[in-house]
This record gives sequence, structure tokens and C-alpha cells, in this order.
Amino acid sequence: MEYFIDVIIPVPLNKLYTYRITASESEFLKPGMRVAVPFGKSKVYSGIVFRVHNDAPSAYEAKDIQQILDDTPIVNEKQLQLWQWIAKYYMCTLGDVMRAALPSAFILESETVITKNSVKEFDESILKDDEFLVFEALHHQSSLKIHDISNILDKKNVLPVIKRLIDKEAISVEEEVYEKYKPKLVRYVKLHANFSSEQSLQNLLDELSRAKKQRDVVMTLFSISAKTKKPVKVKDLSDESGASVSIIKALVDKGVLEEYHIQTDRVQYTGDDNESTKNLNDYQKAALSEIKMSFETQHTTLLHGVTSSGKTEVYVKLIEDVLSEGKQVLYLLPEIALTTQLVTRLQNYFGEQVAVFHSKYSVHERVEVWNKVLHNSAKAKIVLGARSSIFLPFNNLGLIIVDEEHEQSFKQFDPAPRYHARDTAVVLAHMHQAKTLLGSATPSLESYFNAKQNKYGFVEITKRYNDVLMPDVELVDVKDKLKKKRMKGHFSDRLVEEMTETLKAGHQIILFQNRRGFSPIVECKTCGHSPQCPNCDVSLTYHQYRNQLRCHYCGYNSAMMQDCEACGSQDLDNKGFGTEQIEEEVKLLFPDYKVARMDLDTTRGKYGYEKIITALEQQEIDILVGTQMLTKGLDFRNVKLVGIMNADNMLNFPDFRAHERSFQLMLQVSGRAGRTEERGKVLIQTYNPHHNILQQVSTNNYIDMFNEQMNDRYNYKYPPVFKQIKITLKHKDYNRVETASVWYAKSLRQVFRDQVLGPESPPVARIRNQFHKNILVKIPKQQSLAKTKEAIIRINNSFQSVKGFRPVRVILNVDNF
DNA sequence: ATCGCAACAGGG
DNA sequence: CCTGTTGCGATT
Repeated sequence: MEYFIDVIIPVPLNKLYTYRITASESEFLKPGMRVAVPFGKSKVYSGIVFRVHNDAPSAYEAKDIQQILDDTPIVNEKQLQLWQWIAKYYMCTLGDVMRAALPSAFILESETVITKNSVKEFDESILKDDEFLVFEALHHQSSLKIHDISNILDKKNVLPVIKRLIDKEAISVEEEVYEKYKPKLVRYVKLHANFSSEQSLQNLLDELSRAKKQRDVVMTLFSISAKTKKPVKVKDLSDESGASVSIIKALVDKGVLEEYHIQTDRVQYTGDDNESTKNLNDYQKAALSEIKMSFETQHTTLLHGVTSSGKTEVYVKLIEDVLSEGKQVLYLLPEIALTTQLVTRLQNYFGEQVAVFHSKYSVHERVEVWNKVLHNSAKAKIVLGARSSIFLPFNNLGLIIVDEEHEQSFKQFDPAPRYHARDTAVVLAHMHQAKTLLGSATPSLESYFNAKQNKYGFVEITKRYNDVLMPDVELVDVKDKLKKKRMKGHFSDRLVEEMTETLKAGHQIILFQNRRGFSPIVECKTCGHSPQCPNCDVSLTYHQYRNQLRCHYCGYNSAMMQDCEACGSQDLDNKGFGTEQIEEEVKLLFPDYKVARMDLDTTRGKYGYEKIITALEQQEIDILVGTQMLTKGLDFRNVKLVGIMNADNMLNFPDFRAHERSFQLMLQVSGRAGRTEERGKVLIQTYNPHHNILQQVSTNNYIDMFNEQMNDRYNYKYPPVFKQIKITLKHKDYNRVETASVWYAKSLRQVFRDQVLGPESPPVARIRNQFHKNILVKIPKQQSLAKTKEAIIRINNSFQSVKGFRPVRVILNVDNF
């Protein structure tokens, strides 16, 4: 009998690969374990065992595996099931999913290690200059990496040199695989066992009487361990005694102290005792029991609760219930809403049962959370995480909460798998026979639609917490104000009035402008020339604080020029405006108040975002100018006025969801105003105050918005009425994408007729020197999604077999919204 | 993805 | 003629 395994390799190849194993390995290996396998000419990859079997492949001789990397599976059966679903539904490979799902520390890749051959006498004269350099370096260091060699020789392609050296038998190479995850060890010290008796201790202290510092250290050690009755960290001892680490080390060397290590968690909860959960008000209670009732018959329920209605408290009660059944809870949030505010709030209730998982965590921190979830540890009963936490190895999930369900950041766009975490969560819950709760103040049309179709249960909270009134929304007609000369820069007289009043009353203000930088277009008044990005088809945005022109698509930047590059005129004009410009104008209008700005540029770095939020909370900021970052579930007691500087650029965005998104964005920002007794105020500046969306925002009328938008979706065959798959083709040569996309669309049309749109160039046709073309396939509800995808894959395969088309990158994006 | 080989372009 | 760069195909 022969034994084999099928392995998932973390590369975008649409196949599993079969390796030979021994009989005893076949006993040991289970799906979900990692194995190191040779792949390609010289690489070793870590793959996940997918299946253990006895079917010898017929077309080739299977290679042997190199090494087994785990004792027990690190990926469970349910996850493998989910991976398959994702690969199939989102049309990507299992390798793609594996790469997104596993913390990168689990994905080992071999590195070529070069060592000197142990021949006694080697004739160095046969070596050329560069070969000698490498050979010489190996005298000093026993082994070198490829990377080291390119540093030594100062060029990138060093493989020919290495190859020659191997031929001359001067060196040999090996592929080595490292475990990337290292547990964090903390150094502790204790008194050496020799001095445990009174007598020996006395002798020691006498002995140290001349070494005052060392004696101090020993005395401090006593006092700390007497106080805390816990092991003493080296760091604590050095802090407490004021002695440097080297003095402690001297004592260790002398044999007075003993050093030892304890493995610790990188992420630790340091809070106080558990707070008991709050009592719910009547609306929340009603919602809670309705949700429970709905869960009796539905897997998924949508909770539509107006901003500030206290959805979180309802979640907390649900979580309590699920925990008491001994099950795990996944609480999904958009990355940006994962603030300390919310984390602390949940930790106050649930203590160290809460684990947090998001993209700013280091690989080590991620591995630790992964392992806790895998082992169903008490420290990870509740996982609070962003999109990618759906990949954690849950084995006993009882509930998934998707908060801010409408947020489009739940959809991954760039590298495959292009999955939607909300929709995947529903599938994941299903596999665990768990329930999913979707929550939002402004549900996405697709979820509300699903609720209306009875696919999801539906529960509403229509009242804000403590019966706080919804803010008063006022529309300001900028066109009219301009005509009457009542605009100061981008501020209408109404906005200035309201701001003045709010500030006088000691309250805070948020100003929303959905564009960063100073001005998106710089134009020469003489010749009309405006500087463009050399890599993308967009004009460069002027950023004043660095005096730079920047491209928001590829990151290109250059210094702002003094005069027009085309005609030399010094008469340059800024068109449009961004957060920077608003910030500057506010400073001029209200010089006595503190103004801050929150956008991508000011929140770089791990704590950039946090800092601004805290400053606002502690009222060190009077006026905050920002982009859509501001909208995410933040709770600021003292903000009484929200100004939306320009509603029009959102509404006119060329996307079928522009109206829906504008509505959500504006309502969410408005929700930041007046969260306590006093009613908040929202001013929306626009050129078109009669726009239906603006009317619906001002009356907080979700239903009207829903019905009107759904009407459009029916008429123009857009989601959620139709499903859609977007196909993007990219290449650096315009003509090649052009012909390729025309061919692609034509083949699609042969199958799908008039349900194919395009090919079309997107508004920004060239990004990073790649020309883009989009094709859209619309799929009616009654048409089989699986069959449609099969047909697309067939067309894609024949596309790939055309020689001239192969270099064109094709991106398949299912549910591209 | 990644790597080796083949085909080609550029400097002596 | 040698060297370095680019394109293509295969990976178990």
C-alpha cells in the first residue's frame, strides 16, 4: 500500500499537489497540519495537508515530503470547509485563501543558505574577483544568505556567481526553513538556592558589604518578593533598585542570583475587576427579546438601531448568554472602529475573555491569538476583530456579531481572496450552526433587502438612548449663499454663526470633508495646464503642510512648483478643496480655538489615530476637521455641531452606490452630534439642497431612501436585485488591454448576452502605469451563480491560452461592492 | 510565486 | 564573444 497527501501550497495555483508519505506518517498526518514540501526547482514551502489517501497519481511520480511541522492540526476541518467555500464563491485559489487566513509566521519559506566546503586545501587562484569576495566572506562567517551575498557584491543577481562557485566545488548550498514564531520570554531572577538558609544568607551579605550597589540589589530583591509574593522580573528589579542591568548580570555571573525565563503573552489584559453589565432600557430589552425570538427561526438577523441607540449593550447581553453555554463569540468591526474605547468597554464586562485581532498586530501577537482560539482557551472566548478574524480557528462558535454591517471595508479588494467578511461570516456561522447578528444604524441595501425578503430576521430600535433627540439637520444652499456673497471661503454665514455659538457654549465641533490634502487640482490660470501623476491618469493633489504634490493612487510625490511647468506663468490656481484647506480656513476664522485634523495623513503610525481621539475626548480640541474616519462609532459627549462642508462630491461619485453611501456617511457623521440631553445640530452645505438623498438625510428617513434606491436598482439591474461579477484587465500597454478586453467581453456576451457591460475604462484609466479595463457581468436572481462562474472560468481559460493575452492580468471580483 | 532556460541586446 | 536582461513554461 502506498500513502499520499494532497497539499495546499500558498501560491496562486489552482491545484492541490500530491506528495508521497510513509505508512507511519499517514497514521500521524491529519488534514490541517503543516508540512514542509519541496516545490519547483529549489524551493521549500509550508503547505497545509488537505487530504490523506492511497491514490497514486498516474501522470507523474510524487515527491516525498521534507518534514512535518506540527504535532496537531493548526487549521480545523470547519476552516478547511470555509476555505473551500471562499475559493469557490470568490473565484480564487485555495492557496490565496491560505495566505490570507494564516498569520504569516505560520507560512514558512525556505531560504538558501551558503556554506564553505570543508576541503582542506582549496586553490583560491581559480576564483574570479567576485567569487573570491564571497569565498573570503565565508572565512569570517560560517554561513551566508542570498541577501548577504547581494550586499557583499553590491548587485542583485548573484545566482550566477553562486552557481560558478558550486561548480568549482568551493561552496555548497542548502535550503533551510525556520520557525518564524518565537514565544516571548521574560527574564526573571531569584536568589540562588545556595543562599536559602539564614546562615549562608548572612555570609553573603557580609561578603557584599564592600560592593554597595550589589548589596542594594539583593536587598531590593527581598523587598519586592516580600511585597508581591510573585516572581521578580529583571526589569522590575533594575527599575526599583536603580541598578543597571550589568550589575544584576555581575551577580548572576557570581552565582548569587539565578536567572530564568517564563513564557508570557504578548497581549495582556491589565484591567481591573469585571464590571457587571448595564441594565437595558425598555427599547433595548424589547430588541433583545425580539432578536432571541428571531433566532429561533432564522440564522441571521438584522438589527437596525438608530445612531446612539445603545446597540452595544444589546450585543453584550447576547454575548453573556452565548458564553454561559460555553461557546465562542466573534465580534466583527471595521478596522477603524476598533478603538480602545470599545475594547475597554468590553473588557470591563468580560475581563480577559476578550481577545483582539486586527491588522496592526505583529505576526507574533497574531499567532498567540490564533493559538488561544484554536485551543478554545478561556482567554479568547470573545474575539473582537476586523475583517480577517473570520479566519481564526474557531471550533465552537455560538454567535457572530457584525457591527456597522454596512461598512464597505468588510470587503477585501486588493489581493485575492476578494471576500466580504459579513457574507463570509454568515456562511461561517452556518457551519457552526451559530447565529449571526448584523447591526447598523444605516443598513446596507442588500441586508435590508434580505430582511424584507425574510431571508434574515429583522429587529429595530427607533429611539436613542435616554430618549436623546435626533440632531436637527439643516441644509445650506451654497449656490444661493455665493450669489448673495455670504460665503467666507468654504464657510457659509450659517455655518460660521452656528460654530460661533457652539464654541461660546463650550461645546465641540466636527467638520466633515471627504477629501484629504489641500486641493485636488492645481491649475495654471494662463494656459490651463495642471500637473498630472506620471504613473496614473489623475491630477496631483496639493498638500500644503509639506508643500508637496501627491498622487492618491500610487503615492508619487514631488515638490510644489513655483510656476507653471508648461508656460512659466506664476498665476496658479487651486481648484476644489480638502481637509487641509478647511483646517486652515477654520484657523483663520476662529484663531482662539484649537483645531485639529484627522485623515490618512495625520493618523499614520500605530497610535496616530488614538492620539487624536483621546485629545478630542479630553476636550483639548475644539474643532476637528476630518474625512470619513470620523464616522465610525465614536462616542463624544461634548460634540454639539457637525458641519458637512460639501455634500455634492459624494453624491456625484460615479458608482451605483454613491447615493446609498452618501446617505450612510452623512447620517453616521450626524450621529456624532448631541449624544446627551441637549439636541445636536447638523449643517449640510450643498449646491443642490433639493436632492432627494439630502432630504432623506435631513428627515432621517431610511425607508424612503431604501425604496427610492431599490427602484433604481430594479431599473438598472444592480445589486441587491442582480448579482454581479466585475472583471478587471490590467496591462502597461494600452492597446493590448484594449484588444484583450474587447475579446473577453465578446466571449462573455456569447453566453450572457446583454447582461454584459463594457469593456469600459474606469474614471482613472491608468494606475501605477497599468491601464485598466472593466467588464461587468450582471446575474439575475434566478440564474445559477455556480453555473455562471463555471462559464466565466471556461472563458477565462481560453483567454489565457491566447498567446498575446497571457501577460494581461485578469482580476475576477465577485460581489464587487 | 519563483526559478531556470532560451532568446536577445549591448559593450569590447 | 561575453555579459546581463527579458519572456515563457512548469511546478506534484
